[in-house]
Amino acid sequence: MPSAPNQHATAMLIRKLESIATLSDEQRQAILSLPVRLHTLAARQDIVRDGDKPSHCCLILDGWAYRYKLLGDGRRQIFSFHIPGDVPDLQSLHVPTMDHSLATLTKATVAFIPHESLQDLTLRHPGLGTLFWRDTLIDAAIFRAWMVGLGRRSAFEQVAHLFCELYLKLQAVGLAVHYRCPLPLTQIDIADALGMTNVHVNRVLKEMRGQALITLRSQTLVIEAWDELLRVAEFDPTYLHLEHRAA
Amino acid sequence: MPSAPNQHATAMLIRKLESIATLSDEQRQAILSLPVRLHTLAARQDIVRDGDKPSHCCLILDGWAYRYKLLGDGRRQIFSFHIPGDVPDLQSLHVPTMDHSLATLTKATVAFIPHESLQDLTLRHPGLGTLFWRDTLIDAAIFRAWMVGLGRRSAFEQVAHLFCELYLKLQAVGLAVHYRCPLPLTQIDIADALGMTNVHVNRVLKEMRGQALITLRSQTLVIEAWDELLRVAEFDPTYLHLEHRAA
DNA sequence: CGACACATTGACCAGACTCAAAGCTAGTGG
DNA sequence: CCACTAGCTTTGAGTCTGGTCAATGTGTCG
Repeated sequence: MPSAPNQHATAMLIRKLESIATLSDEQRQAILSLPVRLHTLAARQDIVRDGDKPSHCCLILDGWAYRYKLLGDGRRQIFSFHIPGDVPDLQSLHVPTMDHSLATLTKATVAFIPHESLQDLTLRHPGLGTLFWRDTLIDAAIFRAWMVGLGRRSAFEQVAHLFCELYLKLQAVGLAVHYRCPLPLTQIDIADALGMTNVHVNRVLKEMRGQALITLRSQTLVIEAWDELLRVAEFDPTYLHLEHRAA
Repeated sequence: MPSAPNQHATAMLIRKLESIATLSDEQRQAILSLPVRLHTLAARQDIVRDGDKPSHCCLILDGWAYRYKLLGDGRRQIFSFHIPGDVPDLQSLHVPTMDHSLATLTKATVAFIPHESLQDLTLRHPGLGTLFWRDTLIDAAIFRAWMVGLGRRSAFEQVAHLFCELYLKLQAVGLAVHYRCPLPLTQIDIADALGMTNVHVNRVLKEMRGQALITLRSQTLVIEAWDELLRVAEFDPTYLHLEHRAA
């Protein structure tokens, strides 16, 4: 029988899945019964590395994580930021070899779920299989949104777009309200996500503060002018495919 | 009973799936029985548009397609190029609203397969469901590879990387041999895929010819120095997750 | 044959990068 | 509890990759 920490962990997963779909009682029960192994990790620690062949997936319960790839000379590209409820390496369920790394951004609590259990779950509950698939498809949709930024947006537009996206993702799982949210990213992280240098990110942020669009202090982002931020980012939340929209 | 054109269409899908996994006879039979509707399309025609809610997926039988998104002022980001055997809008099966467009690049023959039939297929054959899921995960892996290029590679490295990728994808389904392959892209297409201008793409190509890395004439790419191209691109084919590797 | 889209080249420009030097700030250990 | 430190932020000065604008050449298709 699942223990209390198990229930806490899987309840977090349920909350996340309910941000992108509706679950039946039976499905909720099945998820609650998943076996998990809890771990507490320090900040900036690799969870899974480029080249690994993991045998379990990682559910984030507390803290942030990110996925990235390093080039030979140290250049880094960040692909995504992840918050509680996310399973950032869900793709490892069906693509055995990692082509990038997953690491914590902050101190974090994570739950490891064996591939075997997830595979079993999706076979017994095809609806959940579809839903996990859907989650990886939304992951891909976010990659495409970032590609538009990397390829075709100005630095200013791109930073604005990232802030809109992160705020909505946090809001969808109850981690943000009143245009205020945690943002435990350094300017170096933002730079490596958006294909810029930290120096340039700093200048863009200065400009955004100057235009009274945002406040960003001590790991907290406050969006001072949501509508205006949406406008300059040309932000359309469709790609997040959130069930309970809030934009 | 499926007609001959149906068999041709679904056989193309089988060849593609076998480039990323192994199929059982039963699975092959199930795919061969899929109902399809054939269409011939002119070059540069939208197949599905940003915002649509399609009720079928599109299997490419002949010709090339690409996915893209337009920004308000006409800036375009291309996300992917697709070749025969690909189902570029497979994600529409579980994410109803398109967040980008799909269009032909050349004159093309495509087969439309009802979502209903695909959903039914994946329920009856969970192994195929997993395989289609896997295909969308590889799609996402390719997005990540492009993100590294867009964010962190020089223009030269990026073009080299794209050519390596396209050659291997074509080779995997038997459409390229001897470092020679079709490449029906304009320099504008390449620019919009890699986040550059067509002028700069032209200069990069000139430089690549100068270094005797490639020849590119009349829609045909010849890679004159494969090893050297791999090296400058820092290309690692792992992310394509091909079953029968050929790098 | 003519038109139109694409490729190529040159001249000039700018957004973003590099390098460098100070300030901050949040942990750490004494 | 505070001083130290390492990493992060901020700013300035100068540079460069890649963009803009524009003209001309080339190829392909009706």
